[in-house]
Amino acid sequence: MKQSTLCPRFEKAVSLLSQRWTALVIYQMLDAPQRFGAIQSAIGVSGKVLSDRLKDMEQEGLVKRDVYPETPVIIEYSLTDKGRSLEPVLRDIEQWSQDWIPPKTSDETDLTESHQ
Amino acid sequence: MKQSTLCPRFEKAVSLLSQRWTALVIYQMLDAPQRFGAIQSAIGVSGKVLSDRLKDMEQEGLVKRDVYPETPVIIEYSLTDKGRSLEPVLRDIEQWSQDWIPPKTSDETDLTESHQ
DNA sequence: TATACTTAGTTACATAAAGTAACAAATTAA
DNA sequence: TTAATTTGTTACTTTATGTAACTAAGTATA
Repeated sequence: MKQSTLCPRFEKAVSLLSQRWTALVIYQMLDAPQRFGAIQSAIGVSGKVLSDRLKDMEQEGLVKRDVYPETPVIIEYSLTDKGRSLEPVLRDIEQWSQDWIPPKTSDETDLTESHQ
Repeated sequence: MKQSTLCPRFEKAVSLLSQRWTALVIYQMLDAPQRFGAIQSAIGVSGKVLSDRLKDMEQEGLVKRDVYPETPVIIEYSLTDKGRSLEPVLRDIEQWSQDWIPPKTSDETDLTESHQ
């Protein structure tokens, strides 16, 4: 069990986007370049995994890492053109979530909110 | 480390799509309803994980499971409206992969193909 | 000078998810 | 009776992710 008949480029794209946190990191950087700590607290990812993910994404050419030797040093992550070109995908997902995901998931039993 | 400032509906959508195999299973069913074995061999997923995924996706209302008591029995999986509504997302990813993923990944050194 | 604080991570360890291979139940075919 | 097919399941291994403590470099504070 290892063959597929799918287009390898499509498979690759899907595997990038289905890495946990990758989509959220890109989404976060759509607004502006971000520092490590900002990304971490915005999306709630651990330092270890964020560190791994940023390295992967740099490797894949989605993200650029800039060092500003201010004092203290500032390290800023931003999207490359390739990374930014995923914006439509993220916006589609955002729109879909508004259209199809109910405001509260059914296992949160907060009766002060109406359910779909 | 567990808070995020993101919209929970968007987070939910991203978590669905970043489950490994989910996007490929949906993509596969865009063409037509499919049987278990067909999905398995089309995308190269193990029986165990496909079984888990289809249950998850049924639970999430993305996929419908129909039993046709022919002999032998036929079990067919198809997309619900909610599942099908992800088509634009998948098509965007497909398009993006054609625009931005090179034909061969750089670690496959097949020199009979030209590289980007 | 010693202590504490901040940023950008890393390390060691624990838990969860995914992969592999063998197996099972139901039915049909040889 | 034996084998084959379909739709899974079970037991076990490997990989990915999460948690918490720690580090290094620089700055500020007492």
